Amino acid sequence: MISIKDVAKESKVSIATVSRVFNSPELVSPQTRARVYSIAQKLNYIPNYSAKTLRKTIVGSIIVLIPDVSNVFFIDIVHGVQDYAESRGYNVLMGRFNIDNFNVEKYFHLVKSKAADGIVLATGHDRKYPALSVAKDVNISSIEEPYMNNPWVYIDNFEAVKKILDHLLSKGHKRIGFLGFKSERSRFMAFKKIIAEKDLNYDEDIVKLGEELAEDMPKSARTYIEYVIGKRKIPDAIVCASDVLAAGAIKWIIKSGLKVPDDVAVTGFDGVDIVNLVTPSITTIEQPRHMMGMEAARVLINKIEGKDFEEKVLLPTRLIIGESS
Amino acid sequence: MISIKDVAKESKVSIATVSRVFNSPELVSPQTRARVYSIAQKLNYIPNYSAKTLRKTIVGSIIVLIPDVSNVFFIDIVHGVQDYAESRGYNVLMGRFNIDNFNVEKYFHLVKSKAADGIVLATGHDRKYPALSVAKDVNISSIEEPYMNNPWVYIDNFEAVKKILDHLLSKGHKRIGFLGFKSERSRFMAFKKIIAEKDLNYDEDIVKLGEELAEDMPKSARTYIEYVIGKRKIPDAIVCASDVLAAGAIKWIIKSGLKVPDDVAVTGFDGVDIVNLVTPSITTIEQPRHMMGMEAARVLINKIEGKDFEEKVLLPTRLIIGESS
DNA sequence: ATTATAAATGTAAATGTTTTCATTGGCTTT
DNA sequence: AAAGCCAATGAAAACATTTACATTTATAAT
Repeated sequence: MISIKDVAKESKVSIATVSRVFNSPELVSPQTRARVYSIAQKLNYIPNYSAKTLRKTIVGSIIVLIPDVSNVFFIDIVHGVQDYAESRGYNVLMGRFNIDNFNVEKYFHLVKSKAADGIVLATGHDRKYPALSVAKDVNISSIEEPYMNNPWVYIDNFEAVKKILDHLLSKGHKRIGFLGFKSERSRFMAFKKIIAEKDLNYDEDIVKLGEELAEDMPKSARTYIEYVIGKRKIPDAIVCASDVLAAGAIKWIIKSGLKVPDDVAVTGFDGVDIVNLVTPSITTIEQPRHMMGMEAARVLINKIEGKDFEEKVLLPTRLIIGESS
Repeated sequence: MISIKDVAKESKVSIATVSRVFNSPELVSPQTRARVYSIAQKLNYIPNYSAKTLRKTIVGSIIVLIPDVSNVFFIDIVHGVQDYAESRGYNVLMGRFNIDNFNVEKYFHLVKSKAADGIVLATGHDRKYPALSVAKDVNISSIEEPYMNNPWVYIDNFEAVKKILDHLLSKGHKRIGFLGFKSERSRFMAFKKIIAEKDLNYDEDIVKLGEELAEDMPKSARTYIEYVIGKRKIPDAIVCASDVLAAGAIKWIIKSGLKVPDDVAVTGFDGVDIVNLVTPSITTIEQPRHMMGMEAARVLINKIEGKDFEEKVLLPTRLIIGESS
């Protein structure tokens, strides 16, 4: 391993000067700068990361934590985090946590051991995660929900659901059902509230808020569809809390001989690729996932570097009208 | 920041003893061990990662690189890498590279600067990436294709395509088309070879190997379908090189009034979630993505730790028959 | 009781940087 | 020519560990 010492010796300067050549070149004369630089090049010198971070207070890397479900939604967020972090000179470590256990202590320890400077917690669910004592003194930002007084990035679920319902109402739909998981409760609450405000009648039978199993999405959709058809309580539109759920619903509606959107309209939520791969394509709310990641990284790094603290960042959503409504 | 010194002082032992309590507890007497341990606990002592890795030769983290397309395929690989790496005590950093540029130097530098011990290159494409001089002396393992004499993990594309074709032939299909991207050339070669072996006639018009744009999948599928229908050269089965492409093909076949699988059967490749979300569900080849990640991590870590070197690891695939054939 | 052996602990070097403070030498100002 | 200043560089401390080697203490063997 070739170190700063070797470069110093070969260049006939002190190690301090070599260090300066790389970190504050303006402090060293153009001649020595050039000489040291070319010798470093020649020797293939690469500064040791550990030694560097041992000396400095900021390490230069952050962790992004995503739920352990294989969902493109979170990749785009990770990409956003990476793109922004890199622009500020940070590396990104990606970690996963079990959505039920919230087994994140390990990552908090990494920050405490100064292997990283902070954490972006990409929850993407309206869930109150337990406050952990180990999270004290750890720089954190989160997506969708706040975590322990840390800055967060979110979208306005109420407004988004309102966009969907306004769209459906404008198409003349009257009996509107809802299909979602507990983890998407805020979208459900928005749905209920708006239905009440609009004086539409709310029918328990066509509203389902399932359990927490993301794996079960297609099956949940199937259960729901079979239930409402069995009870002959078919809604004329179904608001789904995610695109995957909407895709599942569409699949089972078609299987049972009904037509989408003629018999039943269906809407999704998220705006992932799948909306254009199924037939009919899905009307959905596009979430700015990449930007969510960027912004979460931004508020986190600002916090790490002691810059202007932002409590929360609201990002816009967009209604995309597909063939399913 | 509370360091090993503080624990040593409070415990009235030397820092060496404290270090031993954590790294080789058998070397210290049970009494001191217990005392030091509880004091460390009380003081909330967490060993500094940089100092630790500065002293040791192995850092304890690896990098997994995936192409910058938002594709669940790679997430599962990353998960596999993480699961295995964690079992061996390694952290996992995730990085992305542009599939055309192959802009990975940055990550190789991270390894050279000892911020990580090695790299899993999750290419997932049959592509020869350029040999980089900076990759010398960097521990690497790759998925799908070998990279510069490093160990790699792969599936048998020929055998997989053969499974698909045998299945289609057993269903009586005769005019079989192919739809894929250049990056899936080995599947295409397998297709051609098997078609020749089986004495089926090969029709240029129903075979398309598109350009390198992953984004364009649905559009490519559309172009293909419209072309063969326009030419009245409709195949009775289409082998697609990925599930996403298959989903796109199905969508456009249905749009043009034909039925899947009655008029045209369609098969995919990969076995991602989408195969069960579209109608009809897609017949596909399941790749053991999680295991691919695990194995790639295993051969890499073995190499890092100087254990038994394996040149390559072949993993099995499985034909999953859906409704599309 | 003496010696040998093993177990437990301590001392200090080594890891590769950054950075504070000190020194040198050239240049300007009087 | 003396004094002051600034630019360029160096010496050494500091960062927090691990570990080779040395020392002390306890235990067993003679």
